[in-house]
Amino acid sequence: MSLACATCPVRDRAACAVLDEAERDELARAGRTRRLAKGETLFSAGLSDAACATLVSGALKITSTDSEGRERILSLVHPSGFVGEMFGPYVQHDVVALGESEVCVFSGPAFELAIERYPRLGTALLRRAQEDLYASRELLSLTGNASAERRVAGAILSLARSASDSPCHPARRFDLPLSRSELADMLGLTIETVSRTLTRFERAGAIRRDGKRGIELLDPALLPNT
Amino acid sequence: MSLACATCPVRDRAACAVLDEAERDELARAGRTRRLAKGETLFSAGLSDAACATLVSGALKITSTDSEGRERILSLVHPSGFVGEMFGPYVQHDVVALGESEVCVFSGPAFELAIERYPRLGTALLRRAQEDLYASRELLSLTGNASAERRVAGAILSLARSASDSPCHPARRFDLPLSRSELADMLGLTIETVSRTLTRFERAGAIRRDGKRGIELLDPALLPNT
DNA sequence: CGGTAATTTGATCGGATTCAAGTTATGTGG
DNA sequence: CCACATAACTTGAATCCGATCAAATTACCG
Repeated sequence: MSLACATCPVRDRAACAVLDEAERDELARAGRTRRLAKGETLFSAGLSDAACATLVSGALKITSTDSEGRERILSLVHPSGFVGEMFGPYVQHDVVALGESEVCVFSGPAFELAIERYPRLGTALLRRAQEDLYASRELLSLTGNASAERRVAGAILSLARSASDSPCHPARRFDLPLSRSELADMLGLTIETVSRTLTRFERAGAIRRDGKRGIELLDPALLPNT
Repeated sequence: MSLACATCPVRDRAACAVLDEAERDELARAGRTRRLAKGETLFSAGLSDAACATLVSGALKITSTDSEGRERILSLVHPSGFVGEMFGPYVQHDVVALGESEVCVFSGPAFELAIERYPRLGTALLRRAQEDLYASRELLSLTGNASAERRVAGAILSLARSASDSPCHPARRFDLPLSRSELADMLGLTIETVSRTLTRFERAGAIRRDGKRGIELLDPALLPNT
């Protein structure tokens, strides 16, 4: 199936936005769209055929599994985000859909070729890689030595920002893309601690829970500052 | 001072290794070497003039400071490593020398120009950025939910690998580039816990401490597996 | 050789985990 | 559409690991 770039909702935010129309169409011929169900795996650690993808809609998690089988969430991917370990012999991390998602997939070699042909694309990817690095480091400082309350508060605010259309202001009401278990895996906590912390935030009047996934930010100032 | 690439010890491992001699000399004219004393700052968070550098010798740490003034080490940089936040309005993290170090510094705009002129350089940097991302995520999984013993063991093994000439096998005897306090800041632990953990490893016969910084790996198998 | 900073060691405390029920969603087949 | 089954989440009590507070010891530098 060829890509429908013309109607792509992330057309002017994704990496391919740096290309002009002709270049983009050329690249589009090398890619294909794929729809992922909740929990479906896009890339598996250990595979040797490199591939990469742009997230069109939905959300992804990048995870690793430690020796005891505990999953660790290393990063979340939001629409227009790019995933793919193009260099290196094999894939190191799993990439899994958090909810129903749509991605635009390319084979590693095909994309490398595109980078060679369109250096701007390489630069855009470099910029993105640096941003991913900052995000990873932000999560690192969040989970490093902060209390459970700070970690959960940080995650809520970060997710509220991602859920918002405007990049700066957090959404007042949004749905967590993650289950409690996934939140815990991301923050280095247990399910129970996450749950108790949310309860405390709600009792303090900082948030209101709405069903399992819904969060309303009543008074973000009551959350412990990151 | 112009660069002495001809005698540079990381000449064929650093990012500039992808350039041919003429290109490298051209790039060299835009850079300058700088010697850093232990504890000296290369880049400060908050500055708005982007710059970047290749580490020639010594070691650097990339740190952030949280609201309470606690320092968090986000990454270590070893010789041939590249540091620099070229995109984005200002620098987000501090870069500080762990010991006496030598770097090869470029202004942000000058290096961006070089990337434009030599696309291979951009690709090399992209590859490096991805590796940095993996390193950051590795630290993330190490500090996420692992016990103090696993964290310290992981750090020792990682540092032993960095200290070794051969990339795969760890050095049997090496000096920690970090103080106890810095180790603690990197692992999300306290000085006391790091110290106690090292004592336990030594009593178990896994390592031998030699002075403040020296570590000899007697039996790595006795260390908890990452 | 003394002085200072870094590290180690000890005792106590607290927050997060663990184990164990309970409760609320979610979805399925009757 | 409802009853039921199952999974997800919440709540409670006990435990434990690492933090904190405090002091002793060691390494290092002039």
